Amino acid sequence: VAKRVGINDIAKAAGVSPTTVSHALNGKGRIPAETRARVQAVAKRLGYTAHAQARALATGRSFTLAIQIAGGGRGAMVPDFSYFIELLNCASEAAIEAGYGLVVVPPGLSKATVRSLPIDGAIVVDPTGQENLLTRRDVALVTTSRAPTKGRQPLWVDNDQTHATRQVLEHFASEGCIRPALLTTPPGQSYVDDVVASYQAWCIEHGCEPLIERVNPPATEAAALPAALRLLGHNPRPDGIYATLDRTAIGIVQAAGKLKLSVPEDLLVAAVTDSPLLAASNPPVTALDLNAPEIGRRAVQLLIAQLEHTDGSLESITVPSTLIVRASSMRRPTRQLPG
Amino acid sequence: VAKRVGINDIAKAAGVSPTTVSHALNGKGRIPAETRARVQAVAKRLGYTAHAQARALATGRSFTLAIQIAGGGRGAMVPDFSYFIELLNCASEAAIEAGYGLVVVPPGLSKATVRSLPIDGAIVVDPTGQENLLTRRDVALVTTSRAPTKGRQPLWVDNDQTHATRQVLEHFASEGCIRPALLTTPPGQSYVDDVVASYQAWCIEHGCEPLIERVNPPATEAAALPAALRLLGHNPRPDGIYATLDRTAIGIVQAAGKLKLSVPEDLLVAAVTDSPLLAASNPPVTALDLNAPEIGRRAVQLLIAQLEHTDGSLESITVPSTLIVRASSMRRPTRQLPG
DNA sequence: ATGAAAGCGCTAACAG
DNA sequence: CTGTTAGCGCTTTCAT
Repeated sequence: VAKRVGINDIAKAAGVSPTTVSHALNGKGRIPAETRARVQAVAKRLGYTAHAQARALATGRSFTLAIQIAGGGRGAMVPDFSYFIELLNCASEAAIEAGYGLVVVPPGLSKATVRSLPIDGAIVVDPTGQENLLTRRDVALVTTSRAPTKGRQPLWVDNDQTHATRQVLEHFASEGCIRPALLTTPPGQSYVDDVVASYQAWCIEHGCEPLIERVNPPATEAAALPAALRLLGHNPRPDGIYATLDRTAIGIVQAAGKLKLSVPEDLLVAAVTDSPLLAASNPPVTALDLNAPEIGRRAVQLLIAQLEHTDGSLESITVPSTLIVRASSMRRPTRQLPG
Repeated sequence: VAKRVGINDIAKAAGVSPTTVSHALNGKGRIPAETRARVQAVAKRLGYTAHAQARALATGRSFTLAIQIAGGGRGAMVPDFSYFIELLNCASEAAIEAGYGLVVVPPGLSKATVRSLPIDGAIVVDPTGQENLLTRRDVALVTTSRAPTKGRQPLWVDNDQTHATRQVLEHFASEGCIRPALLTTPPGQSYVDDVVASYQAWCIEHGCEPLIERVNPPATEAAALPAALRLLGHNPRPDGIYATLDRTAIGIVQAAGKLKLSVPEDLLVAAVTDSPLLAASNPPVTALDLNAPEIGRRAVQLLIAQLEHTDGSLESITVPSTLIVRASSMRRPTRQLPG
């Protein structure tokens, strides 16, 4: 194995001291641009890469970020799995670009274990507020969707579910829907609460009766079916249903089928997290694309900003979501796009 | 912030030297059991945790493992997403228990980036053989499902798809199926190749004509539909189809519905990766549970064994899979389990 | 503007 | 069996 090229090697090659090399490479100190450029050139030529753990020891930082993902498989903690994979991959990419490693930590770690993690910061995806990781006060924190506040609210990266819900309801209305209903999971996660509140506000504004059913986790298609049937058995019957999970939306479509109701003619359907399942459904279901890649990237950037940008006051970030209109909510004939 | 308790603090408290503490805690050297116990007790009492990056610098190891997950969202690289989340969470848990961190690295990293990762080992999930991570010869490697060999074959953790395929086909046969067909994705990933080979061998043994259709990624329900229709249009018509992905199996069920064929009366259906989708389908689809948690754990253990267990010759691991028989492949009336 | 020197917290030779 | 001594590769005062 070829010996690692270190800061001393490049110091020798450039005819300066290790200190100067360190300064030149990290933009510290006051070094003439010329010297800096030369040192950097030599470093590149020699294929220098900083020895991460040496730097970590010297600086007291680990250049490692943690990301915690809620329950694996059981339950419906993560709205859609492809959502999470995209988020994870993009977060990891952003971290690596910035010179950090992103470690996955399993859910449900003890306080002691959590305390011993050598990390500079952590991302908690869709927190319930129970996560021990959120109790660490010595690391930077970011949540995606907001943590039920308990003590200081960590910075978050989230979608504007309030706006998005309104957007869906207005889309429904424009397609002739006058009695929209809502199918959600139990409250506690911020996005659920946001959708419910926004839905209720819209109903009050438009003088219609709010109609909400809850389905308990695991929120599968099958579990959603009875709740959807209850909604559809209501009098007057709702003519549109918005679901807070992709799989429950499929349950609605199935329920409509059972009752010989046509989607979208008799019932509009939309869901909050876009997924392959919704796109492939029959009919394809209108959905909100939450932009998982952007959420992952932003969460990492916000974390690193807290770590490095000590001065500026940082703010939580709202990532735009996109409403993807599909056949399940289009009463007019579909216009086919060429290609 | 309370100052970290270090090895020197506990040395002082226990009235020994730092070296003795180090040895006592790491099981090195020959230290009387009594001393060792006392030191460990003091360490626990003081809530000592080794400073990871200091140890890393001193030992030259990073105590960090990488895991690479193929494409996020697009394509069908990962057979099922919940499969991957479970694998990831369990791998991460196993790593943390053993004192390692598990970092996620995005797919498609350049050779240079891959080289600069400060890791002791790496897991590549369902490799295609293109992964630059597999070219690092200075770290331990494990793949889940086997890497298309290109140079040395890394150790792997895999299911026995050959056996499992046979198990499915025999189950089909026991339910009266005499013309089983196969619906797969393109070759290249080892599990696909294994299933195809095993299927062909079975057909030859049982004197039936192999009937295989391929569906190109992204292997969605919709993409599988035409392939399934082609299979069902074959003469004589197959009376059972085994699919190598959960979503393509759903495509088969849809195709059967379109042709007014009943599942399971006219057609048995099974799939290779169990998922919520299959369990919730109508009818529920028989599937192979690959035991993702075990695969994740074993992969980490095998990696760490390579790192620490320099002596013993290590072997790749086959994780048992479980056939979960559901309505889609049961001709006899279902016996309901109580509860 | 640059470099010498002192660690960061731990482990590993090597002496006692 | 235990303790002293030297670093691991980098950053960072602090002189020059």
